[in-house]
Amino acid sequence: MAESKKLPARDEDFANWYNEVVQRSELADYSPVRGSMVIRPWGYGIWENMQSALDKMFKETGHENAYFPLLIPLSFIEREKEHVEGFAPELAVITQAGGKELEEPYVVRPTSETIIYSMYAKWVQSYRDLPILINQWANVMRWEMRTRLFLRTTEFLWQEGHTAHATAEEAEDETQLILDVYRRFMEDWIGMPPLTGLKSESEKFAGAVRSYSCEALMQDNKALQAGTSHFLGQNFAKQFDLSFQSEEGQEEYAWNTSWGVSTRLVGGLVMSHGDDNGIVVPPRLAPVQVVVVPILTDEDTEPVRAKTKEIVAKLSEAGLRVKDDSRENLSPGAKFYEWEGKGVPFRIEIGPRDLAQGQLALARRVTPVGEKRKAFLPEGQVIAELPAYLEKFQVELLDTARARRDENTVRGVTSVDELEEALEHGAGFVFTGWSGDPAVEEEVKERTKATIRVLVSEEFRSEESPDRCLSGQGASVHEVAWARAY
RNA sequence: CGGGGCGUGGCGCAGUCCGGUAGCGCACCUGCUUUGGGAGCAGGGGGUCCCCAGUUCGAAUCUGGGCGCCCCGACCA
Repeated sequence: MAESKKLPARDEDFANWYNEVVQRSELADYSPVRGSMVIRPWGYGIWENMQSALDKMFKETGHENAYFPLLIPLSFIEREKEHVEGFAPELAVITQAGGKELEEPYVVRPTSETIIYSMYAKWVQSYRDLPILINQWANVMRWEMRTRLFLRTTEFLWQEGHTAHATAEEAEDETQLILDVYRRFMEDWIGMPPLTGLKSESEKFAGAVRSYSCEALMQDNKALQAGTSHFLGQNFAKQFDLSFQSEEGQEEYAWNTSWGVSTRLVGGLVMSHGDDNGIVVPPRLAPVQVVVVPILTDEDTEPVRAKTKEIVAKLSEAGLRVKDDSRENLSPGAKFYEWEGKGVPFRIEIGPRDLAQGQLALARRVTPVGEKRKAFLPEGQVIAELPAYLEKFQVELLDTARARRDENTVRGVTSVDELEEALEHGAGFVFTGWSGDPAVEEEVKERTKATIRVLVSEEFRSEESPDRCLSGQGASVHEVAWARAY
């Protein structure tokens, strides 16, 4: 193989590998505008599959979709103090339109809390109007200093759910419900098992009372904040007069939640499963699950072509997403590399020899240890068993990622020295006790570059909970997970 | 905003030091032969050398100014 066609080594230069693989697999390309990207059909196809799975989960939990406008009056953003402080540096502001200076500037939404709760205020009078459970699929804009394809771009696509409830308990339940939806989605669809928990004060969403997060561990052992669910309390309700009359006749402010995942998940997928040959797309999200490549020799190619069509039709009927790659200007080998680079889970080859023997060559994107790259199997078996093979592939991706996460997690660390040492030795998540003192968090961050990813939720806590803060000062109040993060 | 790198056919680059009117690989087009892991041969098309100004008989190359992009750090899903 020509050296120039190889990817940068993943274990030596992960960042470079990531940039190359995203472009080569045709997920995305740089646009002429700094920091923004074009999501190409292959990348968008994955996002669409993510969307439809998530959308279904949202609907199943009682949510509806709506759409709110891109532009928000600047004054709206400015209403909630912490919110504006959090977003001010990264706002794109429109001051001119229609050839005139605007009376009031608009911001391109960095998130939609303000416009949405101002509208809810119009729609809610009584407790009977609650809860409101709305989601929107939208683009948002945050003027970031430094950008990376999918992980942080100026404009990105996401969903943002915004709910209003009569009680704090109900809003808290909603926050947890969605956190669980995200977690399940990441595991079952992306094969990316996150750690869940509460964000520290310094890391929470600007304007939230508390934020919960799904944190996934990438192959370079950096953490990726992959989805967040916020309990907003009455912060926005008070600023936008989102109030209602309770059952008892009292005027009360509603309780809000907001939650979102973005196209960043595509980046997470790449960094979870990709290898030196390209990306690996989990079957449930793959725009193409099986590619069929005919081997056309100088003999009569008609029978091979016909068989290819037949196999594609049968697999489509079985509900699989199948691609017929009968292009004539490329050799089979070139096609193999192309589809492997794009992460298609399975490839079927059909040649004259297979035809004669009633078999097909089946190649898996990721070859299990000890198995051959290709298996020659009876046609009937391939047709009948492929759905199960895909399912198995899906599960194995999750298992592998989970094992990697756990192997790279270090528990029971009791000092900053030890934390630093663990990180220097390439640890991913490092669990310690923490007193809750923000100064400790700040100092450790300064020294190690690691941040508290989450105050670990119960399920992920260590069997023996830490009793001292890693600073050496005071008792531990929370077990926390540290990591260097994207 | 600081540090580094880079702007030359679609992509990756050489040429720049030492000025003489642009070349290589891949990709693309045509034809023939091929096709079970990135095909071969032959022919062919395509470039305001990032922009502006200057020096010069002559600038991709020298001088000055500007712009853009990427990477590494400070902010963030």
